[in-house]
Amino acid sequence: MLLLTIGQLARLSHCKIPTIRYYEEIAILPKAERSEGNQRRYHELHLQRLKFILHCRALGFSLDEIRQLIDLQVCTDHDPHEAHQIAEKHLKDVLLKIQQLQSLADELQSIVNSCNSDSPHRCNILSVLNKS
Amino acid sequence: MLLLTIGQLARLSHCKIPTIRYYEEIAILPKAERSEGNQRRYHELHLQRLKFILHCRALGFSLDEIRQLIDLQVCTDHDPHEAHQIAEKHLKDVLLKIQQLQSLADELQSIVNSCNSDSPHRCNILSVLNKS
DNA sequence: AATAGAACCTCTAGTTACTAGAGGATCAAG
DNA sequence: CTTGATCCTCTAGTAACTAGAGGTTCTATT
Repeated sequence: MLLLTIGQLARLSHCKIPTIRYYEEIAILPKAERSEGNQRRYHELHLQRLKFILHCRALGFSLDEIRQLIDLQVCTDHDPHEAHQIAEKHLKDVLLKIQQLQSLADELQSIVNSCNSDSPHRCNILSVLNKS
Repeated sequence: MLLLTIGQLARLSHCKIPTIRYYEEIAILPKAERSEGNQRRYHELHLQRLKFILHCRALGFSLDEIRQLIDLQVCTDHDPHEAHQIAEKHLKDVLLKIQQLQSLADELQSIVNSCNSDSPHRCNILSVLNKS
């Protein structure tokens, strides 16, 4: 079986080296074996796990949520739909965030517009922002 | 002229007390005067500035961007449209974020659906997440 | 076998925007 | 003059990393 150095793992996963070490430190990635000279050595399973983590991160899951999802993979004595619930709650959070950002964008747009429609020499964005 | 204690300022601005002290520490809020017993005393201008900050925060501006906006208020020897540019850039950022979150929500939705359409006893969210 | 340079190690501290808590001082009212 | 609310400073913690110092190991070439 082939072993990877941390640099190779980083290249294969597109994850930075300090981040890999950080994930090991917070125990979201299993500890690596060590070479005689104390350098980390990884195998396939680490790569898989790391890709899983990065994919979840890209989906906006927190490391804590990811930890829960991993627990569900490892232990089978869970409600089979617990992962489902986590994903659904996260989806709800995301949809809510989109709504908030949208109304925020609307307000920003009108602020920006308030300047365009004005004289070219005086920008009243600051005074608009000052109105609470 | 009436002076406010930090607690009164907090109530009027709906900002927590440690946050007010924090804003003073990072010099985004001018230093308060002090009572004989070394307690902070504020006036109207502080309240206005604090409301401005909170409004900008609610719009998603970073403290650094807010600092820039404040500089623009204080010094008049700036391009009059610098504030405009900051707001426009921020609007762009927000719109981009919305797009990203939307495609993320789409993927999450299909992940969640992949379970609903399945047998009620096996949830395959984890295996879906594992496919990078 | 020696050496050079790339890659690795640990540890500390910094980032953003706060929040929490300890331990002690001050203020206003009765 | 005492009580209790409010205030003070200081340290440390949160999330998810990132950067840098100072030193070691690995690998390839001579």
